[in-house]
Amino acid sequence: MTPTFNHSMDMLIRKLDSIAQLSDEERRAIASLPVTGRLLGPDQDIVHEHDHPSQCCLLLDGWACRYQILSEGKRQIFSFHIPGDIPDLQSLHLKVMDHNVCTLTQATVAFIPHEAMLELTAAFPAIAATLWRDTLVDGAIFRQWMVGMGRRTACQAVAHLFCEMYVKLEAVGLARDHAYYLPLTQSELGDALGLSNVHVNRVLRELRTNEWITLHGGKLEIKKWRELTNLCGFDPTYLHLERHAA
Amino acid sequence: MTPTFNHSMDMLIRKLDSIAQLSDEERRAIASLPVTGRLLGPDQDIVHEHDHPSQCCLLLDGWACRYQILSEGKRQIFSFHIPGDIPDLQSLHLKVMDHNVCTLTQATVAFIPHEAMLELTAAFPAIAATLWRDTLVDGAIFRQWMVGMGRRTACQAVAHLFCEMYVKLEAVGLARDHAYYLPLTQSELGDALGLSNVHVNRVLRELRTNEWITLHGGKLEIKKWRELTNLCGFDPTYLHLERHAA
DNA sequence: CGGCATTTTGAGTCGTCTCAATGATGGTGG
DNA sequence: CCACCATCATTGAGACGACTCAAAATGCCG
Repeated sequence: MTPTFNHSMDMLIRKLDSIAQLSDEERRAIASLPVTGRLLGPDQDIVHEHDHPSQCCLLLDGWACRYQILSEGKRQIFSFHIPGDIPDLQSLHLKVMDHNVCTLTQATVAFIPHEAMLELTAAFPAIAATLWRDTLVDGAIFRQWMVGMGRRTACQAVAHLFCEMYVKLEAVGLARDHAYYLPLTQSELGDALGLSNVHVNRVLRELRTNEWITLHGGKLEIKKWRELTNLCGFDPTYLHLERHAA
Repeated sequence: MTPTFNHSMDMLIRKLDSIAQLSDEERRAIASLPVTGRLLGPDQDIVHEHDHPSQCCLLLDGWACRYQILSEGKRQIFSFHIPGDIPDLQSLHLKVMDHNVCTLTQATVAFIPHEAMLELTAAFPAIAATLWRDTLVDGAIFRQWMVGMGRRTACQAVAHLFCEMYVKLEAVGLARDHAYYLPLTQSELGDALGLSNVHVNRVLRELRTNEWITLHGGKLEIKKWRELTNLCGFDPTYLHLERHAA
């Protein structure tokens, strides 16, 4: 509720702007949502499987992910989230969590009561449609990850993920010049792509020796965007971005 | 618009009933949607990638799937659909198709104009929420398929799919006693699970020799439900079904 | 009955995995 | 300030799961 956090709803507005058109009135309504902010350390669970959340969490700063642990102890990561995302928006209409949400880095999150979200969507059908749309894009991204795990080589899958994250970050103004900070360990990449950490390491070496990318100290640079997108068949249509003048 | 097709909106109502509670008024509103029915042969595309659809397609009879073809000619199937499903419901809010929808068997589909759907959702927020919810369950299923491809053995992945389809069919009254008609070729199963048709064949043999299942002439019987769900870690929570008395 | 799609089997290969050890890196406390 | 520890990245070796290619068997529909 502090000015800091209300100001930070800008991040959400910027995100929604990237996938749909908002009116000034709608922006104001979003900006005045009651939020509770919190600073979290890395690797902290925000929502657990089997929970019945009564609020959504808006990521303001840092990275988060959704995941599930299998009985054999294996982990599958379903998605990576960046500022502006609401990783558990689905909990607005699905009562039980079927997976976990956790931070990957230190992160600032704003919690928004479901009640407030429901009032907002009832009062502004266009916002409801935009949020619905956001969950649909979410699904589209899942489908592309399925392609990666099912039908792409390990190298293509990694490359595709790197392209996807760049486009997502660039859309909310958090990356440019085909470079960004990628705060993921090789194990996390592996758990997202269905690979072992060892194999991710070898794939990264390949991407580096071919000089498609550089990656050190968490900073990823895509040196040959066109070649890389070509290699992995990256087509950003599925992200359904709509460019609006900022 | 024929009585036949309006009567067939029962299928949609039954489906929505399986994931949420509807009032009588809402049921009537759904039943009076203007629809155009069509009988299609097997393996016919209903919607194409890059299309800008102006209607949704409700599956009344038969099976359908969503898929994408990669540049190298490989195919990834994203989902299987059964009567009551609206495979391209997302086109209501995402203008461009990022994948294809096609029939797997002979099928009856009803086309509903987006305009009518949007009027319905505007007039009945509860229906809007239910449809939104349906697309969220869709996403939850994608996530489980990701687990299958990323972190389950081939055998577990096949078993998990068989359990999932049983629960979905059972929920709309199209299967019982752990048996159903599965109109899929081994190649189609493979393209859905990220496996080769040859390997699917070997996995099926394993499932058969262990007497978990029988499968001949398209009829699948799960002989040991408990053992099979145990083998693949099947937990139907992610389908978010709500049992309502029929 | 023929013809075509599908299933089944075999054999050999390749991608990715696991286990294990070694190098870097970064943060912490004495 | 540095030694220490934990985490992460990197490399090697061997094993295994799944793939490809190819051929034979089966089933199905007209």
